[in-house]
Amino acid sequence: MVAKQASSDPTDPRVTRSRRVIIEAAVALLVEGGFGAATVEAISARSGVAKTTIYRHWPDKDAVLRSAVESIVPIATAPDTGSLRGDLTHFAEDLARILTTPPTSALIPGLVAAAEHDPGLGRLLAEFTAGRRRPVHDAVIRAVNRGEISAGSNPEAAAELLLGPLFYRRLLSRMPLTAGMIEHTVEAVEGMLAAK
Amino acid sequence: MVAKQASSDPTDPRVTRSRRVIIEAAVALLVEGGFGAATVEAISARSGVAKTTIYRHWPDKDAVLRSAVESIVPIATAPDTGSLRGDLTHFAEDLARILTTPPTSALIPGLVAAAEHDPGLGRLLAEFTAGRRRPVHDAVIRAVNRGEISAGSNPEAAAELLLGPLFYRRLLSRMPLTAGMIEHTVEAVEGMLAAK
DNA sequence: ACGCTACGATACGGTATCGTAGCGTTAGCT
DNA sequence: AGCTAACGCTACGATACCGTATCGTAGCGT
Repeated sequence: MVAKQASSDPTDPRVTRSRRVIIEAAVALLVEGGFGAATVEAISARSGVAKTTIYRHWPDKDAVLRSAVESIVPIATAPDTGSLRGDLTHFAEDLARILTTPPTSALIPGLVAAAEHDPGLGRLLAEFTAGRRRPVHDAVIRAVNRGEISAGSNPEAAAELLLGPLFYRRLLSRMPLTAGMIEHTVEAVEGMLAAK
Repeated sequence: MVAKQASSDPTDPRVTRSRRVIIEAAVALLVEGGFGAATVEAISARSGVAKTTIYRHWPDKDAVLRSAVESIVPIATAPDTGSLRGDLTHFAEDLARILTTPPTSALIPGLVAAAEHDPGLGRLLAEFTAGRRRPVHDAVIRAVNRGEISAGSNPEAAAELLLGPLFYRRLLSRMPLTAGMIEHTVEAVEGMLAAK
């Protein structure tokens, strides 16, 4: 029930502009200094929008940050390359790029920690990770249907085996995500699926 | 050069007791509420030690938190079970237990995020992860020496393939670390090593 | 028993941040 | 052109911390 009112038309360009620059500033601050640096006053200073106006559009600081995080959740691309290896390599490279390119790259560690105590951010993280696993899942199903691998394959295990090491490098060991490392990981996943 | 002074004997039981209860309180707060909840005043209230005394033993808050984190870094156990599968399973189960048991379990997400902007904690995290990879590395070397797998095996890749999915479950997908999942992962690592 | 040292309690000064109020100004809409 | 809603500015009140100073007390070792 979208009640359309005569005078409060929700397309006032001032409103859309304010929201946009506020979120842009919040994302930039999150990227540069993490959740600790993204204060309302810093967002105000950076965006040029008065603090008062920020509170006119969001009830509190956390709501602003949730909007900022939502605004940059990347969508997984999922082309059917025709082969299992091609599909897996594509997803791995896609994820590697996301994990090493701002803004997502810089936001992941803070998001993982914040999700621990904030249910709203926890849901966002869950959506993000599920969205990353599904294409791998689908690629395995396609490979089964093509007869490339046996029907007993475990798509979920394949997704974990492929994505886990990539996240591990970004979050834990902090080593670079090289093309060779991606290739090795893809081969290992293929091997696991073929062994079934 | 341990200069032993006559009067300032470093074994005053009051000192050791204060340091102990302060760190215990800091760890408890970190576990329950993350880095944001571990304030000096909260540590003081929880431990019953005056804030003044905390600053008598550490120069600032971050130093206290670093000590707290250091105090609970678990040491990897590394028995030689005689077979590659046995070794890998042992490490995976060991890590799974650490990732699901406080205090380490609750601290990992915050540590990952804090390490991003704090070099000191970054070093601690690097030590922790390196300490986790090394036993896997060694197990692969032993298997090569036994002739169980070929000499061309890549120990680093094996470690990432084994540890990555476990951390992935704890930090990203938040699914339980089951025995079956561990078994699948170990088998996949074995398969990767055997394929070489 | 006595001196030294650690400790506790309290009170600060300083800073940062959140969220709100009041009021004048600007810009979109009709 | 004029009305209205959005905005900017400034100033707050309220907390929450950090880190320090002061001074009296209590426990440890000799």
